[in-house]
Amino acid sequence: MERIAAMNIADQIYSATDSATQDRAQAIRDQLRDAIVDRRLAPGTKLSEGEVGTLFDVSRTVARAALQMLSFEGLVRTERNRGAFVANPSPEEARQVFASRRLIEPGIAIAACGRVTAADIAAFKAQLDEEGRFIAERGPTARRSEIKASGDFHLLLAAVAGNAILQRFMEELVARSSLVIALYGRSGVSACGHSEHTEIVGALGSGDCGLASRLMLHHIDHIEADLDLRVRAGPALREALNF
Amino acid sequence: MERIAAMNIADQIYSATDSATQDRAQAIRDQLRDAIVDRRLAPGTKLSEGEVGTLFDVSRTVARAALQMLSFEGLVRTERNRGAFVANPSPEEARQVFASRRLIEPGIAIAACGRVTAADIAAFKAQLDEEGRFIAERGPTARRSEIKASGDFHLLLAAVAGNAILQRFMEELVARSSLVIALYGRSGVSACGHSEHTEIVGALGSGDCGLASRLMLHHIDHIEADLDLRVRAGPALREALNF
DNA sequence: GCAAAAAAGATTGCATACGATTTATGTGCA
DNA sequence: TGCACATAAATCGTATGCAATCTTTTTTGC
Repeated sequence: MERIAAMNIADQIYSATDSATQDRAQAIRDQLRDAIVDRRLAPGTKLSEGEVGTLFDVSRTVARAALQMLSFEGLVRTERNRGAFVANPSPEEARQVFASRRLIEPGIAIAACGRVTAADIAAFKAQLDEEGRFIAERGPTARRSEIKASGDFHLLLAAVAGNAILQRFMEELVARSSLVIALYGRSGVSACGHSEHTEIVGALGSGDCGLASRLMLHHIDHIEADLDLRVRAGPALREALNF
Repeated sequence: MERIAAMNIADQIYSATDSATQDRAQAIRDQLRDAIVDRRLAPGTKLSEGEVGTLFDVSRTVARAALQMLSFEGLVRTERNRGAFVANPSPEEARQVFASRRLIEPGIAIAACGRVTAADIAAFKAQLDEEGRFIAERGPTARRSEIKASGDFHLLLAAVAGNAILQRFMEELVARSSLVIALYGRSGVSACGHSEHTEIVGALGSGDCGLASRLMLHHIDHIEADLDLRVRAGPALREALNF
């Protein structure tokens, strides 16, 4: 039941972006992006055109278009004559992702606060329930769903803010954040993040836009503080070996 | 001589983005984008794959990739089985473009202010000279160059800010702004904009980051204030007829 | 046994071909 | 004349083929 509610939220989020869903490439991109954000595809994984094509039962032409889209979003890195790989963001890139979010999301919180409706608040509540359920559960599947739900909160906020351009920027930033957390995350951000999401919704509900904005800024700082962005031998080696 | 200096600036701006310039599609995209930003291609102009292909002497495959890139940037709108058209932003889209810039650019000004070097200041000065020269000149060619130079100022600032992600967002926003101004611009923003650019560089040079940020915000407001975003019969009709 | 060169294999870049869909044109009928 | 319908042209969506490039394996020389 609430699963259906969550689906509706997701639909609502995507409907603004994929309104004129042009072709199959878009669908493949969405599936691949979900897989990357859910960490079913690890950073550095090779995504060959042929493999993707046969997997989705389309020609290389279509697969290539999907990979090109992901490349624009920064989720895959393509090298000429070598192919596409799930992005392996450097610590510097990670810092830039979060610097961008620190700049944009407080403003999005204010915009959303100024436009939020009772129905939106209800959607946020459903979203928070969804998050809470996955935190309670155990196992890798619940973990993935939790990561996705956590990102969806930020996307829902961007949707409520009502600016399609910023919404698309946020989709990119949230997706890339997921990669960054996968690579550099130290602990489970989950419990801490969920309570902060709840506080933000509270501020939205009471119409305190300044508070919502400040809470968002702190929330992002907390997520970034959980990262270990020191250059490690592991990832550097893996990147050097093109793994 | 200063023309060469300007080229270097442009190279500097693009080098961060097109570092791994993968193929010819990128080059075609750049040329088309320049043409759109320069208003040599009017909003609504049809860009058929075949035409673009023969024009640049490549196959439809490559032309299509270039158009897809422009579609992601919001510079062209593609309709399934109908083709690609230079984007025709609605007043609502125009508002969103400038709302995004109001949110992002003051922060970029602060970031740039914190990292600006003497060499950067010199580059800004060269950029301002470039702008000034085109304002002084007359004729449509100078006009186009002036529009481009005005946008390049904002892109240079984004480059100095040192965040590749925000830089790319700004490239998109500046390009779309050019379309918006082409459609809804009332007067020549030029003289006013140039003096404001000069003030911003002054603030950067004296290290007053707060001032630079405020000046940027006012600058964006001034540009937007020059727009006439009321729904007009003209554009609405043209859009309805898919022209 | 090891290093370097050469060949084989795999994968991408790009062009072209064909079916599907849309748009333009022409014809018959009221 | 005006409208409906059928036909033709143009354009897009997608698959496939070939050359170029990169990677891996094998071979060869020392």
